[in-house]
Amino acid sequence: MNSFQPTEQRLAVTCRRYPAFPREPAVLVRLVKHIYKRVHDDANALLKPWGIGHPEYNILMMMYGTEGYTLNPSQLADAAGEKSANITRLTNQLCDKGLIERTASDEDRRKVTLTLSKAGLAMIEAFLPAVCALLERQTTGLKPAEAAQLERLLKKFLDQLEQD
Amino acid sequence: MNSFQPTEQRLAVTCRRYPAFPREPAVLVRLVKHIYKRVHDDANALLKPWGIGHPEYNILMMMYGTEGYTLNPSQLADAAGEKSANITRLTNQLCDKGLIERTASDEDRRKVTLTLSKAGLAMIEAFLPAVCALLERQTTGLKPAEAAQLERLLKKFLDQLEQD
DNA sequence: TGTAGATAGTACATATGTGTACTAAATCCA
DNA sequence: TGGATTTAGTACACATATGTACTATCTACA
Repeated sequence: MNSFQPTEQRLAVTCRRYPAFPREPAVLVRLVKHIYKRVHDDANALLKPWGIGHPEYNILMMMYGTEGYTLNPSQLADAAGEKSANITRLTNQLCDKGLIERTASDEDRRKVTLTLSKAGLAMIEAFLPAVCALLERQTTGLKPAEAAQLERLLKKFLDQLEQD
Repeated sequence: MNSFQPTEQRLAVTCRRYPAFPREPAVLVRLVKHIYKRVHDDANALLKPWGIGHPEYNILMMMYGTEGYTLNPSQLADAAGEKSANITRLTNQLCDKGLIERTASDEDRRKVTLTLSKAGLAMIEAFLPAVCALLERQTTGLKPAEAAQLERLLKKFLDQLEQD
């Protein structure tokens, strides 16, 4: 018995009341929402001791995963899946905390360059062990083949969502 | 080429820099986030003409999927996957719009009873055709067997997240 | 050149989400 | 009984997310 039961139960009733209602897509969408919230909460709890939240973590990790630890706000928005208005605020916070640095670009003066600072890198390396442990733990229920299959299906799902 | 590329690319670099970083769980978590955001945005856009947002829609649909169109705030929090503090605000909005009604419960006077109003039911039946069309469209990329498999794997994933 | 349009980033208002602390009522049990 | 504990709901402060409008700069091309 899991937390999805009450939701699934109500989708079933909805289908009875409104037969054209497509159960499968609705279930998938709801499951994704439940999983996302749970993952988000877990990450927030784990990161609390470092004084950052999940969105800030995402930004830091996208910079860590970039050659030269440097990218600009719009690339960051794409990579982290945040809207650009959001990036301004989040990167401001990270600047205030001294974890990244913001400089104006020379070649194109509209652009801004964001770079992971020494302190940012140090923090990442400090929390990564705990993050890795959490990620492992979250997927121990899935066999490797299942995880790969899930990845494949989620990508297919996302591709479809991005048609048109 | 899809919107996930920039993210996946950076996870690959992360694995190179920090070999203990578990790629598969990280990819799954990020995919879920991307999909959730996209679904959320689509729903908001579709619902705009009715003057409600995705979270309000979720609440209305959970009530629609309940026998008697009635439940109380904590059941609603479970079903809709919102924290209870949130339910208060959302149901207030829906009350203000006349879509649901709030009454005190008799048997247990701590409880509150929320019921879908006639206007709420009418609105649901007005937007359901468009919602069904959207849901169908979002999953046309998946064959029925794939969708079922995806459902199964997502449930397994969620179950694991809820261990401990 | 120089002017129209596109692009990068941000500021600000507003919407949405969450933690904490509180009130009132029910339940437990000595 | 009656006091301690639990539960339901909410209020409020704060955190996070987004739409819109704006500035500055770059690009295209007449």
